Amino acid sequence: MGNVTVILNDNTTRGIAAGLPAVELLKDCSDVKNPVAVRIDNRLCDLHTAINHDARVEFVAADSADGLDVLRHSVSHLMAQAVKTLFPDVKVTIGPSIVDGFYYDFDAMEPFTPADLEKIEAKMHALVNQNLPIRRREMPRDEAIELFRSRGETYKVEIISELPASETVSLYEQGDFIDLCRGPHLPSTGKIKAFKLTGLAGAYWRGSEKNKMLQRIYGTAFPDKKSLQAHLQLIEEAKKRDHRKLGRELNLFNIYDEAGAGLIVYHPKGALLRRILEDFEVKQHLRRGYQLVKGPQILKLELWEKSGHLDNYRENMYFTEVEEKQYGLKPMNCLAHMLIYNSSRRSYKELPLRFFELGTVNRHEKSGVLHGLTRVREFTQDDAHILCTPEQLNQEILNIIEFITDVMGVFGFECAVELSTRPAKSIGTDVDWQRATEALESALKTCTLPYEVNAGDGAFYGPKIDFKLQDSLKRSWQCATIQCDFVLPERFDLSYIGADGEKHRPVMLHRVILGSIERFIGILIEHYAGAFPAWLAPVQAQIITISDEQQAWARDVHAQLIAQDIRADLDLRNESLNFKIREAQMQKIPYMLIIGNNEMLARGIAPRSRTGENLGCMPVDDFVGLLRQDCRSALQMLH
RNA sequence: GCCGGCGUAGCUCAGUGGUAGAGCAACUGAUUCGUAAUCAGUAGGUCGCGGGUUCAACUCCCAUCGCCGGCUCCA
Repeated sequence: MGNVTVILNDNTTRGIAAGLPAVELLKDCSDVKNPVAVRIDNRLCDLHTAINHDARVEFVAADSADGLDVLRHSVSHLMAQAVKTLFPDVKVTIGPSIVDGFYYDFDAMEPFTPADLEKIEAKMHALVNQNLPIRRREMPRDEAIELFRSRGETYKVEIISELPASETVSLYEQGDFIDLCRGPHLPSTGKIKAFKLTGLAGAYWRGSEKNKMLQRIYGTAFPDKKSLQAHLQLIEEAKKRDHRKLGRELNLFNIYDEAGAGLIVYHPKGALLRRILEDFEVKQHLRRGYQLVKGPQILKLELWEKSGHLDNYRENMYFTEVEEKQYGLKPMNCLAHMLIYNSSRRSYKELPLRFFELGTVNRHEKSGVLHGLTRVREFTQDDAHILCTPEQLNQEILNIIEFITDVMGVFGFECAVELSTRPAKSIGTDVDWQRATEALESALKTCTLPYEVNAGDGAFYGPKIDFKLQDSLKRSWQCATIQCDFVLPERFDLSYIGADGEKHRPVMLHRVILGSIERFIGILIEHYAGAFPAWLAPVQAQIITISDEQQAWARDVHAQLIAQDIRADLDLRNESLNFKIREAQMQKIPYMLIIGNNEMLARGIAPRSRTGENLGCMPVDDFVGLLRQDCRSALQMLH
């Protein structure tokens, strides 16, 4: 064999003998720490891959995105090996790396228990200590099928059988464990330094509820113990921000067994927070040319039939009967808006019409999906339907996108954008779907927002642009959405008279900004860890007296603040100053207004900010100015 | 809906078949305090609900409701 030339990470060039394993080049790449794989001409490969031709050879560090992927994938194999050793009858299926970790799905006669998890983890450590080499093998498809059939691994057989007959597949072998896998993997189990099994769950084979439920084990792995520890720490922090926990602690809301699952009961502070958010929304909508409307909670069945909900959304709806007439409890707000549009003859001069409703909807959600405020059976949408001419469509979509990014900016959220196309269960013609999808896509291109296409994920009546916001813990939530609809205007025979004196069909946009007020509040609680900015906080200032002497002045201050629309609470209890401060602090109230004899005599207050800063004695009006400025600055980008 | 786990005082949690416990909160009293918990006392539970096994069930079994972690679905 001759020589070949390679270019390494640092862009230097080497001449090597062809067939040399990449790992041999490592000594020339001291700048790469802890390599787990190698990229040969952009193909991710095992470290031992032989280099047979001129190539760019880059070593992949364990802490890079690709490196973590390889590492975690190898740990998922390690786990599968441990499981097969402990439970030989278990069948393996698939075990990929995922964001923050990995999982492996098993078909087990007996479900795993938390105690099994400890045993598996211990076995994994033992296998790491054995430092088993991980070897790649390739074989023809049919041979691989035979191999896995002989080992009783029917799921692997199923996967390979779907490949073309001519295909060669790769296997990875460590000790007596063999798995079908594309790779790459670490060179040996001893390279695994830090991992933890984190959870146990059921998961359907191939993600379909028609298939058998498998046992999934979740875990995570990192290049070293320190970063694993840091990650576990982060998860602990996230738990402290859990909106269900904070919701109770801050006395915002509760969910009562007696009332029903997935139904939110707002306590006074939660109801106030919600109203602040809703007032903000109404104001923003009125500024942007929307009109406030309101539809009923129940509408006759025939109307839901006409809209297509009965055929396409029935399993999510509740029904009731009144004087022998059937009614459907609304799961969406569009129907009443259709009626409002049709309430008079419309001229092109009126368009676009933008109907906005804080509409409370009820949807039957399967019991297993309910989750705090983020997945409920009754929620309120900041919903609007825009009816416009086809010519206005593009501009209207652009306006909405701007509206959404403005509002998200107020809360400090970044958004990722997805375009969702026609789903299997849907109504309308191909032409309409194409027009609608193109309208959304062209608007996205105009405003140069980066987006991904999510095929088949649209609403049953039209395609949509989804905005997934990212909270302070980098978790992604679906909130805002824009849906383009040619179908409902058709079904409800909406029309307007154009400049030509002829009847035309308007186009409709469905859209929400916050999405569900409930979900959005849940996200806000976690995003701010319960410490709401002053403009949102249900209690903006807690007045705290030091002793009984100052009660009269404290009441006076309270009255002054309330009169100026400041949300102030009064704490006159006979408790120590420290005690009262601690309590206000734990309630995460933005300002505490301390009143002792000094303040009383000076006819002032001494604000203490939530950050612990003592702002000193000042007149009440100075504080009002300071608080107003605080609120204004949070919202200034909208003015 | 499916898989697994869990339901004990308002909250956080002890309690492995033999008389239901702690801390915080609540209530009462004392204390009147200068920037993150003053002290003492009192009261509070048909152990989620319904069946069953047992001389005896918070504890074991079945069913049901709810919650938690996932899966499927989704604002």
